[in-house]
Parts: sequence; C-alpha cells; structure tokens
Amino acid sequence: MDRGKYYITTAIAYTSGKPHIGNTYEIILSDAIARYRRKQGYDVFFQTGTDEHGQKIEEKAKEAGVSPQEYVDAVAEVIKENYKLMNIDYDYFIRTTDDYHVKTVQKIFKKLYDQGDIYKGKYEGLYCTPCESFWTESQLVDGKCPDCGRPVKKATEEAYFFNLQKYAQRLIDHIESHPEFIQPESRKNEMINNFLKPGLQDLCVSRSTFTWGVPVDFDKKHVVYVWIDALSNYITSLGYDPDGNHGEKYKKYWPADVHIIGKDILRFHTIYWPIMLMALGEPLPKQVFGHPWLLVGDGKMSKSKGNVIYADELVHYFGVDAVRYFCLSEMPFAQDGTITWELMIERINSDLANVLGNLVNRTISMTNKYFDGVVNKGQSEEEVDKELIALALDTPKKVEKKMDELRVGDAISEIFTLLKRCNKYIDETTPWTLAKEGKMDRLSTVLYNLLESIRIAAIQLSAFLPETGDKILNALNTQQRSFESCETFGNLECGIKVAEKPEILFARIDEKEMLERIAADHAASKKEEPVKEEKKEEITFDDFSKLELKVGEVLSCEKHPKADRLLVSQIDCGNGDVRQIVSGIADHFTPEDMKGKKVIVVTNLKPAKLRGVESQGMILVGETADNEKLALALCDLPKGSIVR
RNA sequence: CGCGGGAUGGAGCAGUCUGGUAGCUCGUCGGGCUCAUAACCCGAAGGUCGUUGGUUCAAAUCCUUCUCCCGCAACCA
Repeated sequence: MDRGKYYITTAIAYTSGKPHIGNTYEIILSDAIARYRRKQGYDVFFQTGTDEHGQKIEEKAKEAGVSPQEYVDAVAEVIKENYKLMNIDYDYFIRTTDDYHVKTVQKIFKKLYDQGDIYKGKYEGLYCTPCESFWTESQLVDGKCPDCGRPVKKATEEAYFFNLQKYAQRLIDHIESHPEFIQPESRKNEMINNFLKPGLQDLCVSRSTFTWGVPVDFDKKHVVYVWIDALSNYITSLGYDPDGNHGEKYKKYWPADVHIIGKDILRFHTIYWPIMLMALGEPLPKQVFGHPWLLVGDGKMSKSKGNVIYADELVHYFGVDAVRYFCLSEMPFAQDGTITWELMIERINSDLANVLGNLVNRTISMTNKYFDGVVNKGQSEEEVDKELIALALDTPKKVEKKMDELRVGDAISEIFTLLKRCNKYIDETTPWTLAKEGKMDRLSTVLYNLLESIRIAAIQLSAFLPETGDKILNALNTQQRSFESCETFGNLECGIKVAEKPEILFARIDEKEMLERIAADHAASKKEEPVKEEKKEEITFDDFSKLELKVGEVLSCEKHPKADRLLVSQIDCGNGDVRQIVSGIADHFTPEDMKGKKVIVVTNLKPAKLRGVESQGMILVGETADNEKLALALCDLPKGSIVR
C-alpha cells in the first residue's frame, strides 16, 4: 500500500566524544518510528548524521594532537558503529564536513546575504584582549573581564547578523495556527513566552575567532555559525539548491514530516530553523518533537562515579532488543525517564521474559506436543475466543493511533496488553485439559487463536524490536508478515509446521548475580583506565613564590544574598588581618560547616566583586574531576601561619 | 519575586486541557493451574491525589497561599 512519503530526521550528533545511552536513545526512538512508517507503506527517508564543526572540536582536536578532520573522522566512525550495534536502519548519514553540504551552506549564506536578511554589522562589545573574548555589559564582574578580572575595552569586530525579528510575527502565527508543530505541546508556550514574545535579537551568524567551520566564501575571515551550518543538513542532503535547481530527493521529501530532537535544542529548531526556511522561501517542517532525556537513576552520569552507561555496554549484558525495549517503553512522552541496572533487569524479566518470551515458548511447545507442530484450525468457536480475536484485531489500530501521536511507549504497551490477554486465554481454555479429554478439534482452535494472535503481536512489535519480531515469525514459520495481514484474523497458514524447539527469546536474569557481575567488570576496567588529567604548563619556583598563602580562621559565614552557589566568609588571617572572601562552595558546605574552620587562603589575590560582594582572596579546596566532591584545604596551625 | 517542569498507595508512572465512583506496571500477601523461562491466571491489602483557602450539587482536575524537588539561566577569586 502506498501512503506517500515520510521524511524523518534525528538531530545530527555533535562529534565531541562517544555518545552514552542518553544520546543513543534519540536514534532508537527515531528508528522505531521510521520502521513503523515503512511497514505502514510509507516511502520513508530516515536521516541522521554528525555535526562536525565548531570551536569545541577545534580545541578537542588540538588536545588530542590531531587535525580537526582526523578527529571528527574518528568520532563519526564511533557513532556509526554505535548505530549499527543498535540495529538502526537509517537511509542516509550526513556529515557536515561533506563537500556538497559545505558548498550548499555557503550558497545559503550568500543568498540570505544578497537578499538582505543577513547583513554585515559590527559586533560592539567589551573585549578582553588576553582572553580573546567579547563580553556583554551584564556579564562583566565589577566592570572587568569575568574570566581574568582584567579591564576590558570597547571594541568592535566585523560580523554577520541575521535579522530574525523580520519573521517573528509570521513564526508566531504559524505556531499558533499549527498546534501540532511543536511537540509536546507544553513546550510551545515556553518558546513563545520566553523567546518570541519578548522580541528576537538579531542573531550573530558568523565567527572569526576560530577557523574550523564552513568559510563564508565571499569573506574568508569568517566562518558560518555552527547552528546555521548544522540546521541546513536537513535540506542539503536532499539536494536543496538555493538557486532553485533542487535535486529529486528534495522535491520528493521536503518538507520533513518530523524532526526528532532533544528538548534542549528545541529553540534552534522551532525558532531559528523555521525563520531560515522562511527567508529561503521554503516550506517549514510539519513537526518538531523535543523528546525528554534518559537519565541515570542516582543523578547525573559522571566518570568518577562510574555510573556512565553506554549503549554498547548494555547490549553486551542484555542484547540489542532488550535495550531498545527499555528505551522505548520506559520513556514517558514528555517527562525525563530513568535508567538503572535494576530497572533494566526488572523490565526484561517481567515483560520480555515472563510475558512475551514465555507466552511464545509455551504456545509453540503445546503445538508440538499435541499436534506435532502442525498448525490447524478446528471448527469449534466459543464465547472466550471472541474477546481475544477482537483485541487482536483492535491492537494494530490502537498502536497506529499512539504512533500518530508519537507516543511510542504507549504503542508498545498496547502490544503487551494483547500478549497478556493471550496468557489469560490459555488459563481460560486450559489446553492441557482439552488434550486429556481428547477434544482435539477444540484444542486446535485454541492453539490457532493463540498462534495467530502472537503472529499479529510479533508483526506489530517488529518495528520496535526487529530481531525479536523476526525470531517469533520464523518460529511460527509463517510468510504472513505484513501490516495488511493483521487486518483480518485467520491469515496464519494452516498446515505449516512451527519450530520444534522454540528458541528462548529472553532468558530470565538473576538480578543479584548480574549486578555483581557488572560491579566486578567495572572494578576491573577502572584499574585499566586511569582518569585522564589535564596538565597545566610548568611554572618556575619564582612563579610559585608569587603566591601568598596563609592559614585563616573562619570567624563567620553566610550565604551570598544574590547567588545560590556562593558563600561569603569573614576570615581572620592573623595580625588583625580580617578579610571577606566569597567562594563558590555553597553546593557542598553550609555556613555552619564553615564556621571555626582553619583553612588555607590565598591572601595576595587581587580583590574582585562577585555579584556585588567584594572578595579579598581565595579559600583553597580540593575537588574531584567531576566537581562532585569538594574538601577544604584545612591546616591545623595558628592563624596567620605561612603556607608554602 | 529570572524562566520552566514536577509532587498521585512501598517503587515507577497515567489521569489534570474537556470537574462526576482514583487507574496501570513492579513489589507484598493469599489462592488457582501445571502447557511454559520458579513462569502463567485470579483475588486481597495499601492512597484524605504535597500544603492553605476558595469556586461548585460535585475538585487529583478550575482559582489562590505556602513548602519541597528537578532542569535552564546566573554564579563558582
């Protein structure tokens, strides 16, 4: 059945490092939607890729001692491997360093410039020469550079700007008249109230402080702002041409049916991107879905905590489909989801092993036991059958409805409702009793109804768990695998023989054993991979002796009135030298903790104001690499003692 | 008062827009069954839906007060 085209994209992944399971979630979600649409008969184009430009990457490459291109080549490979591992069936993988992309972005930029939407202006700002950074008035601390505390001077720099405000009202109208445009809808108000209503500032769309980007071809000092570069990927890959000589794919697939992105970059996709398209005179994507995040249970992922979870590691322990299942079913539609090893194991056991795997196993076993594995349909028909059949026929419709709303988790749970109903049906019909009583005609009907329901469930499931869906259909040995074949009940072929020994689809996992195994593996790998340390450049003794360090006693301490993370301490550094010091340690210490402590203080640091409060020095603290743990540098010597 | 999200039986969530007997999954307890991966099926216990006040015949749902949590922003000398 031909249902037209369907163009779906993920955000392109930033090539700064290996993606963790939270990043991988997006591609799994998109893949499930793409596969589902294909099965429905849509001509799907599913695109993903990598975002490879920008200052961060330039810096990372420098750190690693390779060229930016070499660096992104390596990371792009890692990402592709990751997708392959997760059984992602994308149609096209774009890289923003691809030749055609770079050229088209340059043409887009030129076009917008020629028609006056982008103009050359001056970036007027306060410039700190040593830091090579521009600051706005509000960013300054005490009128000085917030990074180094040195004075800034007014400076102007050439830059290109995009006049966004020109299109703002049109965009607001579009969003208001297309309630489905931004999903979930709650995010719509956030965009309008926070960004559109207050008025859009002209966006600075070029950079001249680094070179790793798409060069502005008519002004080589500048590179195109990464977001202009990155967002364009959705059309450059299709052969979009600013001059109008579009490629076939562009004519066919644009506008996109849905952009699947993280909720954090919704602003770029629902404001900048539509305005770019308006300026180019192209239609807007039909929908942008800002999905929630997959978080690790006990807080943020961090390396030193050892709780970073990568997709490949999960697959190693549980298999691809179990990981896909968890990500797709456990994620709420609009709220962040949680992943922990325990939750993962629990879901596998109760849903995949107990409900699904066991159902398939017991049904196939009975077919073998009672009918030598041959599928047969008896004549009898009873009231209990009707309910099962009705649900089996209704489930694909329910799944479709949920998928239309992008509620993938709910769609899957509809399938599991059917599977559970099958388990109940077995109890209602007690096939083993029918066998004992020799009611073979009735028995064959019961088993047929079960096998047929399982067939329908497996077909529906195969968009989400492709391997498992195939395994089940192979075990049934059926050729009937299309969505159309789910529209009527009874398409499972009579006379075919099911698998003799059904494969265990998902083995039950002993939670305790598995957790111990994981912990042991982690302990082992931790030893092998010491955490990388960033080393600072060597200094001379003279440099060191410039520091004046003393022991100071905290006389009193209170919270900074205008900043959450700051504490303001009064510290006695001996000889009547009582000074006020502001420290960013409020996350770790209360004012009560601080009082009476003897700490090491840098006393010859130039004073500065922090959010309006003067700080005359610095309290030394030790800190773990991930900022999770902090300890004061205490010293049990009389106040005023010199530290060196 | 910077912006936003959240608070529902032991755990995780739905229900809130469009008021009308509080629902799902997991866990616990009891029972059933034996085809199956100690699985499956049935039943039970357990919630004054964060707090205050209001609107209403009726509030988890609408308005209001406050508290706590989580993002973002700010900030980390």
